[in-house]
Amino acid sequence: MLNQHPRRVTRADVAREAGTSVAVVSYVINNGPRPVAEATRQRVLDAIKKTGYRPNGIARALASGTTRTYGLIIPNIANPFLSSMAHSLQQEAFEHGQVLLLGDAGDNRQRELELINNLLHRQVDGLLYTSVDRHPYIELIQASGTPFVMLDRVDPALNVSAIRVDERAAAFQATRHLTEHGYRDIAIICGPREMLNTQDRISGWREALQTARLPVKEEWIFSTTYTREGGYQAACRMLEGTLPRALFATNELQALGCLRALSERGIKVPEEVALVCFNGTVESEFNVPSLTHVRQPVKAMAKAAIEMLKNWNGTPELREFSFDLLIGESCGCCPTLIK
Amino acid sequence: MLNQHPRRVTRADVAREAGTSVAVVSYVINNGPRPVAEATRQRVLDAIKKTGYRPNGIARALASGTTRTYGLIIPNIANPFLSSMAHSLQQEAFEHGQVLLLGDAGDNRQRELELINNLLHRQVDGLLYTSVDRHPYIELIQASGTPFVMLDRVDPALNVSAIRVDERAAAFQATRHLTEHGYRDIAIICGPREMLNTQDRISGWREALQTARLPVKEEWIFSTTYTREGGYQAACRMLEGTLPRALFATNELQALGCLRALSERGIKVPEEVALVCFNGTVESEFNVPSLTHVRQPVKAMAKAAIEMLKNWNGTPELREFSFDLLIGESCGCCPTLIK
DNA sequence: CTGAAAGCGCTAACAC
DNA sequence: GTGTTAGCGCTTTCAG
Repeated sequence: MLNQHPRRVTRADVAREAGTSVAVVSYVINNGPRPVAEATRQRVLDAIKKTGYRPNGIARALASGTTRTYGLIIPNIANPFLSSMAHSLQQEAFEHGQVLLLGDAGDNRQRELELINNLLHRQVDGLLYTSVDRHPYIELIQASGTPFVMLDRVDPALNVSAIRVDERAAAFQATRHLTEHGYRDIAIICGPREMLNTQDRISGWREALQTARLPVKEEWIFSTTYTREGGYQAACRMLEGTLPRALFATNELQALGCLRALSERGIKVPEEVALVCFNGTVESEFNVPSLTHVRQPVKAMAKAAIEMLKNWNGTPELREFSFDLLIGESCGCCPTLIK
Repeated sequence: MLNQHPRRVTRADVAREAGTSVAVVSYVINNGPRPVAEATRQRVLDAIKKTGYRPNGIARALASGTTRTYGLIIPNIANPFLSSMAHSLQQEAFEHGQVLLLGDAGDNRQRELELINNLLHRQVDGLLYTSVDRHPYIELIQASGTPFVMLDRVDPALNVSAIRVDERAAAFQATRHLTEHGYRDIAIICGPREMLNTQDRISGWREALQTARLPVKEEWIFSTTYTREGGYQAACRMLEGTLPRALFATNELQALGCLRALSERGIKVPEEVALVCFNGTVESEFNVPSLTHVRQPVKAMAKAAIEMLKNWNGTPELREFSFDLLIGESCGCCPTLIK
C-alpha cells in the first residue's frame, strides 16, 4: 500500500464530479459494454477533464485479465536485424493497442530464462521469442498457456507457432548466386554448429555447391559467433589457409567483420573475394561495397506475428515467408565503384 | 472478468495446500515484511512447487503500487546508438528487477505522445526519454508525478533530470581533431537545425574553427535528418559545390550515408576528404575505413540513468559524462589500409 | 509467528 | 440507461 504517487484521481472522483456511478464512467471510457446517454456521456467527459483523471492500466489489467502487453525475447537488441524487427513489431503491436516489453537476453541463456519467467509473471498477453540457442524454453511458455510465436526456426517436432523464412532455401539461393558467377571455391562463415539455423544455412550452402557439382570441403566451413568480432576472427582463420574465391556469411554482422579483416590484408571485395550474406538490413545497402544479401520481409513478418498472437487459439501455426536476394556490389554483379 | 487463462493457481490454493493463511504465503514469497518460521516456510515452498503456483505480477503491482517496469521512449530502436543504449538500459534495469517497456516512436512526434500517455497509464515506475524533436512532452510527464530522466539535451530552463555528455565540447573536440590535422575547409553534416543537440554540435564545430582561426562558412553547414539517407543526400548536395577537405558528421548514420555518396563518386576517405563523426558505435570501428568518432560511455550512462530513476526524489539532477574521441582511419591519422 | 481482513482501481454481471 | 456490487490476486496493517 505504498502508493508512491501522492493521491491519484480515481474513477470514483470522476463519478462524484459527474454525479453518476462508477460504472457509467467505465462505460464512457471503454465505449461499452453498455450504452450511455449522450448528456451523461458529456458530463462524464467534462468531469474527466476537470479532475485530470487517468485510468489506471494496472487495475484495468487485473480486472479484465488482459495487460495489452506483449513480451519480446531476443538475444540482443544491438543486432541490426533484431532491432529492425523489434521496431516493426512495436509499430505493428501499437496499432493494435499493445505495447512491447523488451527482453534482451544479452546473448545469455540464463538471462533468457529469467526474462521469460519475468515476463510470464507479468501476465503478458503473448510472447514473441527468438532464443539465443537451439534449446528454447518452449515447455515453460506452453505450460503457462500464454500465446506465443517463435521468430526463429525450431525443431519441427516441438509443434509451436512460428514465423520464418525457409533459411535452407535462402542459403541455397545466396550460394547459388555465387556459383552462377562461376566461382568454384566458396567458403561459408556460419554460426555455432549446434544451432538449427546454422545447420539450415550450411545445408543450403552445401546443396548449392552440390547442385553446381562443386566439391564441398569441410575445411571451408568457418563456424563462429553471430557477431562482427566472430566474422572478423573467422576471416582471420580463413586467411591462414588458401583463400576461397567467394564467401557466404550467414549474417550481416559476420559479413561486416569479415570485410574488415579482408581489407586489413588488402584483399579486395568482390575482385579477389566475392561475398554474399544472410539477413542483411539497410546497413548492407549503404556499406561500401554494398552487400549482396538475403533480406527477410521484416515488416510483413512482424505484422503476421502480431496477428498470430492476437488471433491465438492454441493450435500451432507455421507461417513461412518468401525472401529476397538483394544484389549489391559485394558479389561482383554490379559495376565496381571507382576506387 | 474474461480471464483468458483457464484457471490460474492462486495464492489461496497454495495456502490451502500448505495449511496456512494467504498472508504467510506472501511473506514467504517476498521474504517479508514479517518473518516466517522455517517449518512453515518449507511447507509453503513445497505447496508452491506442488501446485505450480506463479505469482501474478499485475495483482502485485496493483496492491503494491509499483510495477517494476520502466518505460523507454526513443525515436527509433533501429538507430544503432539507441539500440546499444536500449541494450545497456535493459541489462542494467534487469539487475534491479525492473523490465523495460519499449516505446519506439518511429520518428513520429504524434506517436511519441501516444506512447508517453500509454506508458504513463501503465503506471511505469519511471520513464527514460529521448524525444524525436526539440519539444519534448515534459509537462505531461511531470504532471503525472512519474520519475523520469531525459537521455538527451533539453532546454536548461525546463529543470528536469537528464544524463548527457557535453555535446558542444564533444563536437568541438572532434572538429579540433580535424583542424589539428591541418585541414582548413571543414564542413558539417548536421541534423534538423531546430533541434538543440544539432545546435550544440554546430556550436562546437563553429568554435573549433574559430579557435583555429579558420573561416566559418554558412554554406558548409548541411542540415538533414539523422539517418543514413540524410547523410547520403547531404553529401550529394555538398558534391555539387566545392568539396571541403574534411567533414564532421553529427551522427554515425549520417557518416555512413555520406561515405556511401563519396565512394560512389570515387572520392577517397581520408585521402581526399577526412571524416569524423558523433555518437559512433562498434559499427564505426568495423567499418572500412574505420571512423574516427566521438563515443559516449553508454554503459555508464545507462547505469546512472537507472540509478536516478531508482533513487528519484523529485529534485532534478543533471549528470554529465565525459566522452572519448576514438581514432579510426577516416580522419587520416592512422596508416591507411592498403587498397 | 500467524491469521483475518481491508484495500489497490477497475470491469462487468446483475438489478432496477 | 444507470446504479450496485462482487470479484481480479495480491500486499500489508492490525489482532491475536
